[in-house]
Amino acid sequence: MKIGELAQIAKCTVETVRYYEKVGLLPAPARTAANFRHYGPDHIERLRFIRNCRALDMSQEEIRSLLELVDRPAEKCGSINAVFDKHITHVEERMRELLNLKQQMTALRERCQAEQTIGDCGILQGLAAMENEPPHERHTHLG
Amino acid sequence: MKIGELAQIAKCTVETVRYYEKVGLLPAPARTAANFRHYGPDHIERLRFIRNCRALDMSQEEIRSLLELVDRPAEKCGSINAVFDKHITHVEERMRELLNLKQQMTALRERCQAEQTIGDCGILQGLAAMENEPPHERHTHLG
DNA sequence: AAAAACCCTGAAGTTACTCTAGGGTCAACA
DNA sequence: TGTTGACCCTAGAGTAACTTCAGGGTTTTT
Repeated sequence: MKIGELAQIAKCTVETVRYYEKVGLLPAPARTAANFRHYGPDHIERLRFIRNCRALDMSQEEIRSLLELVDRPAEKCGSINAVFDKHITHVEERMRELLNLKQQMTALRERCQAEQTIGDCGILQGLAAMENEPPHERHTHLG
Repeated sequence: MKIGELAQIAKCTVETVRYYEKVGLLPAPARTAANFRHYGPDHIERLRFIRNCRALDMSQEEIRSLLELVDRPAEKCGSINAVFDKHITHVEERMRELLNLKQQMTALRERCQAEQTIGDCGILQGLAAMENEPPHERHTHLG
């Protein structure tokens, strides 16, 4: 099959498929005489796997680790669990961060109920009064 | 004061300060004879405001909107509330997404309790079996 | 006077793609 | 047989919000 069909099956764009090839997540396929990429069932499986990992917000790094392991099916799967568990804690951490932000913002929001002038707006005053904090260094790739 | 001192007060790096100047969030300050940036109290206030907004994960776009409003203090503050409320919904949306991911991953995780071989790992089988979904188009800038 | 600590610019690197420009190929229809 | 439209190709630039680097000047400390 050609790249357009593959992309349709994996529900992504052809640009994304070519991108995965460029960064080495998807092996380069054979080419037709006209230099068109020609894919088989293995490519479908691999691309679907990648897209599913991305749907879970895994990073390229994480996916690369998993793919390396997929290619060695005889070994013990503890390392798979490790990658997976780490990613789950990434997600949990980010959820905690966002909850914290939401609480701060809700508190700020309560400082401006009435229609005041911008100079008197409780939100802006609150934003100006907050203590600066050093940027929270992220150990997760989740934004 | 020079850029290093300003950065220290706002708890960010000098590179970040220069970056904000380049993208127009922070006005360009006067220069000394030796071409060093020279900042006053207004710059401190503005930079602290920007960093506080960033600490709440606001985008440059959002901050730019707020700063424009700050510069017109006589107007009504409804537009401030609008920017703020929209950002709160961004955060709430992203929290819902992450909760959804976490549930999917927890379900997958339960499929591999024992130490099996990679070929038999329930997580990998689950990842391969998931249906591909079109990329979730994001209306939030939160990763 | 020399070394350490600070400042400057401009450009490239980061993630995971997306988009553009400027072409080549192929199937169908007139 | 010609041409239209849908598909394919590469290389390179653009996105957000910075960070890092190369290569150089200034100020402060020893």
